[in-house]
Amino acid sequence: MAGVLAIFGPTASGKTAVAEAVARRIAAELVSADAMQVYRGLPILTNQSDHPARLVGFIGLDETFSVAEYQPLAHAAVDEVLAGGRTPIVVGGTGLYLRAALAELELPPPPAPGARERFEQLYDDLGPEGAHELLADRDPEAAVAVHPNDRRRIVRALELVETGSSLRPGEDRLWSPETRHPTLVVGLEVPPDVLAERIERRTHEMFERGVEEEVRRALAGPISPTARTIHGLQDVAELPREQAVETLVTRTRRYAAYQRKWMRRIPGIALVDGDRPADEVAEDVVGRLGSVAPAR
RNA sequence: GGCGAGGUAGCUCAGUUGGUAGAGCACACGGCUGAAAACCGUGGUGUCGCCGGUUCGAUCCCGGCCCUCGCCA
Repeated sequence: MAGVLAIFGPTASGKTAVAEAVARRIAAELVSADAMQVYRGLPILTNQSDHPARLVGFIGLDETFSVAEYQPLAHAAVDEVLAGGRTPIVVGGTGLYLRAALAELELPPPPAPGARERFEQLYDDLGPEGAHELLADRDPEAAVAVHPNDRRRIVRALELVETGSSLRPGEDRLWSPETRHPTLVVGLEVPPDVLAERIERRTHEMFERGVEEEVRRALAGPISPTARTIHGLQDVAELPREQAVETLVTRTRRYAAYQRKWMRRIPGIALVDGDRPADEVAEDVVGRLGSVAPAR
């Protein structure tokens, strides 16, 4: 079939291992859907695999990045793999990026130069309620969808009004089952306690593999606001080792819970038992691949 | 053994001049459309160390005991 395989799951659920095992069975290439693995310079901290995958480690830590930039790159990568007669395996834990890779999200335009700063200032001057009222006046639909305290989205919504767009476009493709190609989306389910144990082990391994040195080198240069949110970047640099491990484990466990939420909501996702050897899961997935109907 | 400080939510701690208690973090649930490992919303989950006394009523006051930390022996 000329389709796409997508593998989603919480961090440490074994997504990458399964994807690699599938790639050993069929002609395939991996395309990453991970907002942090796009960065070069922190392979240990961001859990990058040695296995080649597209859209991994290709931008500097000083650069900002976003879904809007990711989407066309992901589409191009998927289409290229398909054109080469192979199956693209879109694998990653960033739900928004996964949907962007598979579907045609209508991502609104960027803010006009200076607009962000201007509206952030306005938000701070008017206060949450005042800013929300202003938005309600200019774009009632958007105002209904955004809470006054959500500074980031109020500001964004006000920017969009000014460019003649809206935070609430008519079509909701994020949560629709629509995809650009016939796609099998697989979600790896792993019991929380098993996941917690793996996260703990993996975090300790990061330190054995030298994250501290990696982070030190990374922080020697400029870090963009988006790269700055990589889990553990500050912790590893500032905290004593034992405490850094502890907070990083907690953060990662929290993130896994958040991804579990996403997993339940991704349209058309087929949940499979991920608490098995990667090869076994891969067999399962390859079996399902044969019988994919165009997802529409 | 003596002196001092302390035992309140999973953790760190606040508090009640006596009317059964609340912050941060954690946790749970929900939202999200150029930042998504981000951002926002909702929820208190508790033998207030144990036993007894005083009191209409004790987590708070009194007595005893247990435990932790520090200092002195």
